[in-house]
Amino acid sequence: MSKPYEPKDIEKKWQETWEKEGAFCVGTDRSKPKYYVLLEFPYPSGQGLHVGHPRPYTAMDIIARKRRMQGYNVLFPMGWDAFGLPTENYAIQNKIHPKIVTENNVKHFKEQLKALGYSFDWDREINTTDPAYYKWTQWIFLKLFEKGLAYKSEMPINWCTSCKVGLANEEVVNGVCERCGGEVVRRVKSQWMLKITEYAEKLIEGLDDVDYVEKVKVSQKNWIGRSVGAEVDFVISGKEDKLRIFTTRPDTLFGATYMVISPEHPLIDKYRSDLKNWDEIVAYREMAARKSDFERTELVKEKTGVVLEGLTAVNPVNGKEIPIWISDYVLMSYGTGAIMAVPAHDERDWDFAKKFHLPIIEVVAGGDVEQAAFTDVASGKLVNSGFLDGLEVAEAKKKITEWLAEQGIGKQKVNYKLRDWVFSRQRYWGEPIPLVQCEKCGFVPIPESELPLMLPEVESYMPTDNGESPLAAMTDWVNTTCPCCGGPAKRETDTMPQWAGSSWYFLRYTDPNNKEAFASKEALDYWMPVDWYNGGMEHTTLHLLYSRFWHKFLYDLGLVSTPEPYQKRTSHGMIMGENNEKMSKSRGNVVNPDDIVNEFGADSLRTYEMFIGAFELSAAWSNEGVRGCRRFLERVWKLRDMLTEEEGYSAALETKVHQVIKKVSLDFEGLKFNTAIAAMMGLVNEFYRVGSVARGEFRTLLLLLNPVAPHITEELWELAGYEGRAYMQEWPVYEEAKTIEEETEIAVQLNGKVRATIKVGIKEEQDSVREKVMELEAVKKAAEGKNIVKEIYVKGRIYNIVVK
RNA sequence: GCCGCUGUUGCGGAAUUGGCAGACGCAGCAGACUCAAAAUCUGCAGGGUUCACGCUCGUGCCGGUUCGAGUCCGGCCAGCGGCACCA
Repeated sequence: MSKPYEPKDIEKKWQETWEKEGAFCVGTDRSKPKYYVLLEFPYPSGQGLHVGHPRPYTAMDIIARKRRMQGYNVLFPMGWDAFGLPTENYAIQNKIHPKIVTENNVKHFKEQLKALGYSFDWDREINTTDPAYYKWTQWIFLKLFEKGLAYKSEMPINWCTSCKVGLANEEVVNGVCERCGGEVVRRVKSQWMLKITEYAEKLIEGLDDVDYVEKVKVSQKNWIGRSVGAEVDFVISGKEDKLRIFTTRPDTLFGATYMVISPEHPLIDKYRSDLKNWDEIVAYREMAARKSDFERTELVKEKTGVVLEGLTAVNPVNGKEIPIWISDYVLMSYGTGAIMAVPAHDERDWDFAKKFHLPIIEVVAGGDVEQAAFTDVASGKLVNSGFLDGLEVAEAKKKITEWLAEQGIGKQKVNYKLRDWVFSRQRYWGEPIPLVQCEKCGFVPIPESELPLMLPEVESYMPTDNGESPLAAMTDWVNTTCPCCGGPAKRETDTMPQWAGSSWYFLRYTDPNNKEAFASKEALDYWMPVDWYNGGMEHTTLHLLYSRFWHKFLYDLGLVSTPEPYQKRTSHGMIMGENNEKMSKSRGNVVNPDDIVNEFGADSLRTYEMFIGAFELSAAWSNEGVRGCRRFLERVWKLRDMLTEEEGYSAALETKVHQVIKKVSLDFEGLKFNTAIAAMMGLVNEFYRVGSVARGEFRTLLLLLNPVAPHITEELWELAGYEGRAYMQEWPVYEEAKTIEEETEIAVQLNGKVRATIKVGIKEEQDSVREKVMELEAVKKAAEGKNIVKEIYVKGRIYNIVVK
C-alpha cells in the first residue's frame, strides 16, 4: 500500500523545488511564441486574502501552466497596487508610516499566494508605491501635461465628506462614496483633470478589434454614451448672442415650443439687466446649487423651473417667438447646457410642459401627445413641419440637418456622456504630481532628471476639512524654485488617484527593472499586447477604461507598439458566503484561504474553486464542497496502487481517455473548469470500475490535472517514476478519430417520446438501423393499426417514428 | 424607467447549441469491511402511480413554431448587477 496523501508536506516540498529551479521564470528563448497572461494585481489590504481572490488567480494559473506545456514562452507576473486610502487610514489610526503598513501587508499577501502554488514569475514583482515604479507614473503624467491632456480646472467636484477627498464620477455610486458609503456633495475646487473625453471615439472604435466578453464592451460603450445629433443656434430676440443647443432629434424642430437652460448657464448673468424676475431666478439657482448629487437623484421626477421674463428665443424654422426657462433637469456639463424643448416627443419636456401649461405641438404622427410623449422613432411620419411633412424620422433628421447647415445655423454633432477624469486627490498616500506653480510661469513640470519626485516624510497624514492635502502643511517641501525662471514657486500638493499606478502596470511587467524607460521598446514589441486579461466587472468603467486611455495615448506618442493593451478580456463571478450573501466582515461569513489550505491543502482549494460553478457567475462557498474535491484527489492518489505496466492506453479505455483530453483541453480555453474537472472525475471513476490503470493513462491524467492541482500531480509524477517534471511536459494531444465510439446507444422515439434504446454502429445507415428499430416490441405495438407518417434518424442520437 | 445577467433535483450545478433532462459533486439511503464508529469501497436515488414490465407529470408562468423545445419565437413573473433628468 502506498503512503497516505499528506498535502502539507507535498505542497511545501514542491513550492520550494519550483523556486529553487526557477521553474516559472520567463524564458529567454524569444524564438518561442509568447503568451502574456495577466490578472488584476491586488490591493494589499490589512485583512489579507479571502477565498474570492484565488478564483481568478487559479483560473489564470491554469491557463499559464497549460500554455507553458503547449510550448509558449509565458509571462505570468504579479505585483501590488499599493497606494490608497485604507492603508493611509490604517496608518493614521495606528501611527505607523503607510510605507511600513504596505510592506507588512505585501509580505503577508505574498506568503498566502505562495502557499497556493501559483506559477508567477516573482522576479518581475512590481509595487506601485516603489519610487522606481512611480517615477514612470509621474513621467507619463508629464507627457499628458505636455500634450495638453492634463489641465487644472476650477469646477464642481464630488467631495466625500467622510474621506475628505475629491472623487471621480466613476467612484460615486448611488450618490455616495464607493469606498466608505459617506455622503458626497458638490464642492467647487481647483482640480487636475485628464482629458479622457478626447479619446472617447477611439475608446469605442478600439472595442471592435479586441476579444472582450460582450457585456464588458456594452458597459464601456454605454458609459462613454455616444449620441449623434445636431447643434442648432437659436436667435435671442433683440440680442447679438445666439443660444446654442444640442439635440438628437433635430427632426422635431417644428415642435419646439420653449427652451430650457441650465441654472448655471452663463447667459443668465450676462443678461441680468433684462430679467424682470431676477430675485426669483436667483432663488431658484441657489436652491439648485445647494442640492448634493444624492438629493438630485433622490428627488427625481417632479420638475421644477422658472421662466426668464424679458428674454425670448426664436424658433429658426418658423420664426415663432418662444419662452426660455431655467431648470435643473438640464445639466451644464452635457451638450451646451441648453435644450430646445419638444414636449410632444420627449418625456421630460412633456412632464415639464404639463406642469407649467406650455403648448404641446405634435410633429410626428402616431401617438396621442395629449396623453404622453410619443418617442418611437421607428414608426410615424412628420406632420405640422413644413418641408418635412410626410417624411420618416430618419429622413427628416437628414434633411433638417442639411437645411441647418445651408442656413449656417446648425450642424451635425456627436456628444458623449463620458466626462473628463478628476485626477487630484487631497491625500498623502499617492503619487505626488510632479509640477510646480510659479507666479510668473504658471504650472511648470519638474525636469525629468528630478524624477521621481519622492513623497516627503511627514508627521501627520490626517486629511483636512479645508480640502487641502496633508502635503500642503509641509512648507519646506512645498516652497521651491521654478525650474523655468528660477523664481519662487510652490509644489502641487494634491496626489494622484489610486487608478494612476494601475493604468500602465502591464507595460512595466515586460521590463520591470528598466531605469532608462518605463519599458524597452524591444520588450514591449515582444510581449505586448496582453494576450489574456481576466478581472472583475467592477473595473469595467474604471481601471479598464482608464488603462485603455493611457495606452492609446502612449500609442499615439509612438511609445508602445499596439493600439490596444489587452487582446482578450474575461471576467469572473464573485465567491459568496455559505449563506449566499456577499462575504464581509460585518456579515461574519468570510472564509480565509489559510484555514482551507491547513485543513484540506492548496490543491483541494484550487480544485474546489474551479469546480464550484460557472466561472463568470457568482457562487456560494461550501466547506463540504472542498471536502468532495479533497476526496477526488485522494482517489487520484490511490490510483498508483492500481497501475499496470502498459505504457500506452488500454483497449478498454482508449476512447474515453481521448475524449477526456479533448474535453479538458477545450473546456480550459472556455473557462469551463467545472466541467473539465467533472470529466476528470469521470475518468477516475472509470479506472476504479475497471480496477486498473495503465501507466500511460495515469501519465495523461496527471498532465491534464497538473494545471489545476500542481503539487499532488508533481509528487505522483515523481513517485510513479516518469521522467523529468510534470510541469515541463508537453500538453497531451488527442486524436479526433479516437474520441468517437464504434458503437453507441440511441433513443427510439414514437411521436417524440422515448420508448426504447438500442445499440447501433456509429456510422450505421438509416436502412440498417430501421430494421433493428422495427423489430422492437414497443414499436410494433405502437404501429399496429396506425400509419407511419414520417421517420427521422439523427446519427448517433435518436430514431423518431411519427405515427397517426 | 433603460441596459445586462439569472431562474433546471434537497443543495452546488451539467446538457455536444434543437435530439435519451438531471453528467460531476455535496448531502441522503442500503450493502461490504469493522467488536463498533470514522475512513474507504460497491450499489440506489426527480415527483406521482404500479408487486412489477411500465405508464404519467416534470427545466419560473402562459401561449406559439417543430417529428422533437431547458435550448428558438411572442407575452408575462421573480431575483441579482449596472446606469439613471445625458436632451
